Amino acid sequence: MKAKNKTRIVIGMSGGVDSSVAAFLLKEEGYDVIGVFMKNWEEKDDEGYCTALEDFEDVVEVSEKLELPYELVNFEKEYWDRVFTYFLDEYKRGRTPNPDVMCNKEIKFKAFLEHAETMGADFIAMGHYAAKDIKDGKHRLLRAKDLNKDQSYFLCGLNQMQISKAIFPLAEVTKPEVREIAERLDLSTAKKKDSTGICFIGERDFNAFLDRFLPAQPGKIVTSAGEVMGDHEGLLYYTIGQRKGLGIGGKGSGEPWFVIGKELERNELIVVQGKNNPLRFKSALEAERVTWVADEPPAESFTCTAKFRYRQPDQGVDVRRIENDRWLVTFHEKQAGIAPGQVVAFYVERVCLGGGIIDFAIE
RNA sequence: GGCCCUAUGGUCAAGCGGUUAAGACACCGCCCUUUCACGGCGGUAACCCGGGUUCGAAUCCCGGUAGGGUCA
Repeated sequence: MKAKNKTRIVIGMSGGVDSSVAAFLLKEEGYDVIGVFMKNWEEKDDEGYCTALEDFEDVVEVSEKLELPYELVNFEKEYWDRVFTYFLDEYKRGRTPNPDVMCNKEIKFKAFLEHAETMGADFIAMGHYAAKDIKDGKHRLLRAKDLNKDQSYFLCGLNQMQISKAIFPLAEVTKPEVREIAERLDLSTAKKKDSTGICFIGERDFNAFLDRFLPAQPGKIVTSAGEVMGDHEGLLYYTIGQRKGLGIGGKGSGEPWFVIGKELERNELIVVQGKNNPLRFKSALEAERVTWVADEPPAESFTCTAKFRYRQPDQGVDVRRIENDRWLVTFHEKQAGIAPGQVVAFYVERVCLGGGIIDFAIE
């Protein structure tokens, strides 16, 4: 039963500290809170444990301690159809997708949101480190106060409707504070290690994981000058900017080697030597499927900052629309490691404006 | 075939009678991290073989083996 005058918030609980504490904070504020655990991936991890079940057990424990009703929903099909299929398709094209950005867009803030609404939710919440506010009638996505943990990058694909339905309980709380609160409450998740790896899938031997879904085509590793340096196991196992795993050592100047490109037709991995090798650095990129949190761009052309990967410092850029949702992003300083398929997120100070998918880098 | 070089960890490469036998790259581990990466820290790992010389040899000498160069 929903109390008439109480705002109902359905919170996605992963079984980690962050969402545990987020749920607590909402409860403290007097909301009508319901915890929902999403099971979106049916599989055991590399060691053979079904981590999803273990996580759910933590959700049960925490929910009971906080006296919250809880339930489990299953979006395996939605996850597979809307996230994992995209993920595999991108890899097939030789690109490096970011499944978690898609997951937020399609699962957490769509399938889950819709489900929550059938439960009578006024808002949904999650343990994301992000924030929001409303300015001039528009909902804005902001970086979390804890800039070290800020996850707004992963949310840059959300729109007005989605943000308007979201609440970020950890907006002004730092990670150390979250740990403290969890310990004070003696939550079972208090000392649980932060989860990494693809959301809902977890940490894996990534190449072995991909190998289960996509065929690998071994080929040559070649320098930008065409010199054969070695063999690769399959282009999809590598990403632009990568250094480790090439197995090339001791050659040339003795400096490390980096991936700067893929020659799909010839199945060649292009590498270059030296951290400061000019061939690593690009001056612009073209992004596709760009969306704006405000549902519309700030202008047809403007200056802001951007990130090309999670946790990389903001870079000054000039952004200009090419057509529809395709934008040209010109870097104030040349950038290395621009990988097609990865997400570019735009910011103005604390505000995350939106983002898109890197289609290609420009010399 | 003659002559001349070279021979150290996975690779490149210091060393030039007494060293815990550098370093780099690779590899492995840890940290970082809701993507893939980058990055930080640490670790494993070597004197081609056989004789000498010497108190003592990766270092000097001889032979062998292997690779490279060169000469009719």
